[in-house]
Amino acid sequence: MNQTKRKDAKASKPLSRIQEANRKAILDAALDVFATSGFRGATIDAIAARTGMSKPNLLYYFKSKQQIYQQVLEQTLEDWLAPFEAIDPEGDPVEELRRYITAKLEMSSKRPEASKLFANEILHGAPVVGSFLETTLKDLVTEKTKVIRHWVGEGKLAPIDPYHLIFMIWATTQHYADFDIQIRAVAGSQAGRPGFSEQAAQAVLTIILNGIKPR
Amino acid sequence: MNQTKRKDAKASKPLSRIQEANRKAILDAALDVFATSGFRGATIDAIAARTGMSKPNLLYYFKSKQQIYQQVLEQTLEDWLAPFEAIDPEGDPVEELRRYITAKLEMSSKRPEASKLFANEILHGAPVVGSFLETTLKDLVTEKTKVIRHWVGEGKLAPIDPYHLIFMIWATTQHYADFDIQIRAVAGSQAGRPGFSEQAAQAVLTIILNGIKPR
DNA sequence: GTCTATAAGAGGATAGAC
DNA sequence: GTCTATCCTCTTATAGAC
Repeated sequence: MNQTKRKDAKASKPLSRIQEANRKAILDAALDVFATSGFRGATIDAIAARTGMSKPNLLYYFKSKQQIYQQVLEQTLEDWLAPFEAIDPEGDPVEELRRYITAKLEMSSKRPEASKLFANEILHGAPVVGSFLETTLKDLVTEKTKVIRHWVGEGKLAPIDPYHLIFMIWATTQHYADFDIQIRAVAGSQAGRPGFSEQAAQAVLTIILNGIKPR
Repeated sequence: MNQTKRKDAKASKPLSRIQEANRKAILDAALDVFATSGFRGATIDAIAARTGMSKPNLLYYFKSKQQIYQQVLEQTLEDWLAPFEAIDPEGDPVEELRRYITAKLEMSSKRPEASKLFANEILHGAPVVGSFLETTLKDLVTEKTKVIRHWVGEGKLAPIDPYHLIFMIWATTQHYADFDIQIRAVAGSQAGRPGFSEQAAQAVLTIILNGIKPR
């Protein structure tokens, strides 16, 4: 992840504690605003208001709206991929995938804004993360497809295409964050109940894991 | 779908053939632009340019950007739900679901803009279709959950929650349209090949249908 | 560091000629 | 019906006082 000039340049810019706190507050607020409004829909005013700062003061910390957006995205991507990277080729296939799906569902439930931010970026043509997708992510996915293919070869999984399995997991898990409005509208009372997330996890795991068990 | 004043008011506004053609051209162009740029990101200029019209001329046909957006969405929703409504309670469960999933994947492949437009609308809080989701769609989904539950009761499907099965189908099928950029970036050469859509359909059907078969 | 004021520009919408 | 010109609002970004 390209983080050319953040807190590294200690020599030229020793950021104070308040400065770091302010930057973080801005990025947190920006995540929410960008997630629900998209890049164009978001305004610096809205982000500033959410942090209690004035608009020019916010631009004292980040030189442009674009820059805030990029940094929020970068920050988010790292967390986002961690559980995917953690899939262990040596582990039990079904158990590894169960762990991965569970982790992603938990992220969708606890930080839906992160998922929405990412969805927005891709939906609009991935102007910022496009090259990241074509390099880092592509390599990572290629690696994991090999792992899955190996599992299939050993007879530990049904013969499914690794790419589509991965896409399916991404789709289902992120859907609960990205389309939460629709889910709440449609499932109504059900979606409000406390155990709903767990119920979702149960259902997704049941279907996918049953679907890929060798028979 | 609320279509209070479209081509119904024949008495006050008998639209000519060219008028209808122009309106349609505008709505087609608008679908593309709104889908890739979102409501805020889209400009009347961009839509006008795509139709070869001038901005004011476009506003002769529709009185505001908002109005164009609403009509594009309404128009899209009808097509979007047709295959869902068509799920037949009397049919064979697995066969009905196979037909539905296949139809949705085909729509994602042939008209990804429609899916993206809808995704955008939901992602941003469903400002226009919110009430539609809470009424018409909710009722429709409730009806279909009963059908699925009935199938489960008869032992024709594994005991899965109907809501989550429906969400899963929506998620996976629409993912191929909404995230096509990511899919192409990650799957690279694979995604370019002619049989890719069919391969995707095969994989999705295999996993979901295996996942819900009674055992 | 944080504010008020304002420049600069994009984009939605209208007026009015043709 | 379609165009050119224009108005006006919203938003990004900067200048400069405190």
